[in-house]
Amino acid sequence: MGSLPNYLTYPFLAKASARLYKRDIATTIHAHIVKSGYESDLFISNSLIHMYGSCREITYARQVFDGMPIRNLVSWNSMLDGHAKCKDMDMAREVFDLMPNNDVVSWSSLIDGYVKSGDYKEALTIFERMRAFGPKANEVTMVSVLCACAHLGTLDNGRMMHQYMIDSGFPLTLVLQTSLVDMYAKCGAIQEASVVFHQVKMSQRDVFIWNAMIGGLAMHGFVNEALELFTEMQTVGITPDDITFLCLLSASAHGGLVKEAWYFFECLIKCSMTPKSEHYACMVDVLQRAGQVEEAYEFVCQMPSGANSFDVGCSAYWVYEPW
DNA sequence: TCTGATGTGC
Repeated sequence: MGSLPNYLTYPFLAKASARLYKRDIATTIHAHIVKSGYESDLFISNSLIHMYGSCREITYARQVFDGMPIRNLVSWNSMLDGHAKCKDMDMAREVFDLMPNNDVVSWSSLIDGYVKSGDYKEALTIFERMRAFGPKANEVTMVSVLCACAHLGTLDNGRMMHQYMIDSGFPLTLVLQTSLVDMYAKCGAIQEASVVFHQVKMSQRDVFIWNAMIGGLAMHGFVNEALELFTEMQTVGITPDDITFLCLLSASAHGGLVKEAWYFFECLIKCSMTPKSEHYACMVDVLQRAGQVEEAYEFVCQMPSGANSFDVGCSAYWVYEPW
C-alpha cells in the first residue's frame, strides 16, 4: 500500500541514524539499501560513510568507501571526519594527505579533530597552514580555532583570531559570538567576554550564549554577577538547562558558597529538571568543603540510584576519608 | 527535492 523508499529517501534515513548514534539501526538501513540496489548511488554511499563515521563504526565506513566505483570530495571528507570523530588523528591526517583535493570542510574537519582530541597546538598549527596554503576559513573553522585558543588560555592568540575574523569580514553569527565569549572567559578576560555578550541583542541570545557568559563569570568567582545573569535570562524567557546549573553549582563549590549551592539546587528542581550525577557531585563537594560532613553524607543517601555514578562516588569517598 | 565540518558543563 505505502510507497517504497527511493534514492532520495535513504540519505535522510542515514542522517537520522547518524544523529541517533545507533549502530544496529545503521546496519539495518545499510541492509535495506543493499537489498534495494541503491548501493552504487554516490549520494547514498556518502550518506552511509557519514552514518558509520558518526556511529564510530569506522571499519564499515571504510568498507563502503573502498567499494565505491566513483568517489567525490564528500566521500573523502566523510571518511576524514569519521576518523577524526574516532579521535584517530593519525588516520584522519593520512586521509587528508591522500585525498586528491580538499576544501574548507576538509581543513575544518581536521582542525576540529585535533581540538576534540585535545591537541590544541596542532589544531592551531594546521590553521596557520590553512591560512598560508589552504582555502579561506569560515565560521565552522573559526569556532574550532577559538575553542583551541580557549583551552590553551592564550589570550593574545585569541584576540588575534578575533581581529582576523573582523578583518576578513566574517559575519558574527550567534555561534561565533558564543565561541568568542567562551574563549575570552577561559582566557581570563571576563571584561572582553562581557563586551561580546552584550553586543548580542537580548532577543537573539539563546541558552548556549547565556551559559557561556554565566559559566565564565562563575569560573572566575563572580558568583553574584553570575546569579544576576541567571535571574535576567529567566526574566527574558530563556529556560536554564542542566549546564546552566552545573556552572552555578560548580562556582558555588569553588567559592565555598553553601547557601547559594542549595538555592541553585532547589531552582533546578523547581525548573522541573532531574539533577544528574554531576549536580550531586557539586553539592557533596560544597558541603564537605564547608565541613558539613554529615549533611553531605545524608545528601548522598537521598540520591536516587539512577544518578549514582563515579563522580558522586569520588565525592562521597572524600566525605568519609579525607586524605 | 538527496551527501560532508561548528557554539555552553566536567
